[in-house]
Amino acid sequence: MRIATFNINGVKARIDTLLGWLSASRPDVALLQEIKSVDEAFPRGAIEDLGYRVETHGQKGFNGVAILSRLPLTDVLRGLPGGEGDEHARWIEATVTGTRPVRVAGLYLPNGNPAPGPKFDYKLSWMERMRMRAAALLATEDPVVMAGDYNVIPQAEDAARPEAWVTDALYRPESRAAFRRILHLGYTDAFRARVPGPGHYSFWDYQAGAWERNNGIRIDHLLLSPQAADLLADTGIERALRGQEKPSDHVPVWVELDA
DNA sequence: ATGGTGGGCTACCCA
Repeated sequence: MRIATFNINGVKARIDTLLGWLSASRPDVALLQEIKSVDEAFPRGAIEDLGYRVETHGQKGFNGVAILSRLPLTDVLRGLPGGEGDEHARWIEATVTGTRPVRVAGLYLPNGNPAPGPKFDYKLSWMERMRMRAAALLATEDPVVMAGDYNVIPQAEDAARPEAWVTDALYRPESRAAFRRILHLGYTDAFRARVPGPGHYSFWDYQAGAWERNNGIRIDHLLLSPQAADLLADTGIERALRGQEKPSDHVPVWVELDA
């Protein structure tokens, strides 16, 4: 079972890119972020025509997440638990069954800039809520994959120019510590577990020629529970998509599980 | 140090 995460930065603006990627790459499961669409306006028909089941958790104008799956999809949960009054559409879960069931969560973690400030406070409180949910998922002892745009640069080697990010909410010590607190529950950063060293990025800003200069950061992650990590067969970043026509500022990151 | 780009949407917000 191959599971990919892709922040598409607007499903309507990116529909040709999305359909082209799904057709060429054929992930079994695709977790999308920043669909920037309400559920009723999501272009599900064209995606279903490619053989995918579609579950969305959208809102008007920004945020929004979705799960696309060629495999049976059950027990969908929309919204990160524990957020009284939080209307942001940033979390969706479902169980995907290949040769065995895998609990999959797609997430769009708050950006948090400017920091400090209320947006940074929201990011950190959202991460604490995520930690609680991550602990509850671990307790099931099922294979769990939590994948998406984490808006966290875990280590200096995950940025081409780490010195440019020191005051940014994506790299501040509080954000990285909160990310580590989730990892330390028992999750594995799938890409980093298999590919050591610098130079591996999933996001390049549209501005200032970031792509042409390879001024990237690695902020799209797939975290695996121990039961999922035991099934990990391969991982990769589809960086070539960033150089294609009308790209998202993110590219897909994927894992192959023996499941 | 500043400004640079892009999506959603109609006055600016978000990244």
